[in-house]
Amino acid sequence: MSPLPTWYRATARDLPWRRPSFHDEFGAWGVLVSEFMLQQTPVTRVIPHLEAWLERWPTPSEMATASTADVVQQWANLGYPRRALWLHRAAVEITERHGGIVPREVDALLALSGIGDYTARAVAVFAYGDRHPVVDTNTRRVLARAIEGRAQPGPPSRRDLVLMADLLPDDVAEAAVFNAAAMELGATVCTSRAPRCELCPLAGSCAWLAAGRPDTGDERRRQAAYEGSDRQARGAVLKLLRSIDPDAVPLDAVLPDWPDPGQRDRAIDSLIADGLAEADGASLFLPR
DNA sequence: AACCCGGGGCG
DNA sequence: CGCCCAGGGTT
Repeated sequence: MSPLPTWYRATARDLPWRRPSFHDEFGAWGVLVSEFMLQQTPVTRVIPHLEAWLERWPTPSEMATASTADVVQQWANLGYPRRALWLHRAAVEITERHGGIVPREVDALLALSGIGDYTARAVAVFAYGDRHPVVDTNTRRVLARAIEGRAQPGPPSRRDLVLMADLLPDDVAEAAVFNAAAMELGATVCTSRAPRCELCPLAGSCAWLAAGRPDTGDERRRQAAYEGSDRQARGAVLKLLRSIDPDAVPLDAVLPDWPDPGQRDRAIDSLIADGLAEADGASLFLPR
């Protein structure tokens, strides 16, 4: 018996998607939207946007009727706005292929836009209560430390899923709690920078703690600098388009003072290629 | 496997 | 100012 579920029930944060009323009101669609927003955006930033989103589009079929401009506008500054397009596409796919009901099977979920190994299993487990390994960045770190005795996890791998599957309790409901508990532990106690091992329910069995918390030399892959990056340029263009929507901006008025005009033009082209912006020859705007 | 994709907040 | 964040798609 792992102490994790007991620890979780005693100390878990009160988050919107964990409340029974959230599931009563928004069901699996609410869980799906929350998981999209939580892909690389911290919990505290997601919460207010999630509630606004679900009040505007309480079901997949209602969201399917929205325009790209509406969706990108509502996504606001959550970051990685392609996720908003993918969520929109997923809503259309759910409406067309599944009668407006978020599918329950992992394979069907994986076939939707913007859903990968993590999100598919998170929906199957947290919305439908099924038994699958759910492995996010927090869980990978907990497994790396508690089981492998490493300071940081290696790159994401399908082997993480196998490892987690072997650890899951047999009982379906208990397995769901175990998944949530591993994530919660990594988010609040077994953190990347300054783990609080004195509070950890696994302190008695953790391989990394037993070894004296060694620096095992795992190099996390560093993200390229944001300042001066193409991502920053794309973000600036999109912020401008959101600010003038539903109007259009003359192309020569798009960030005229951007330090690197070539980079600015590449940003515009890539936004159009992604479907996040549209040009009619003289001006740029959010796709209607 | 490596790279790309936002934006903010914390140590 | 570097690091991290309930990842996924593309090549």
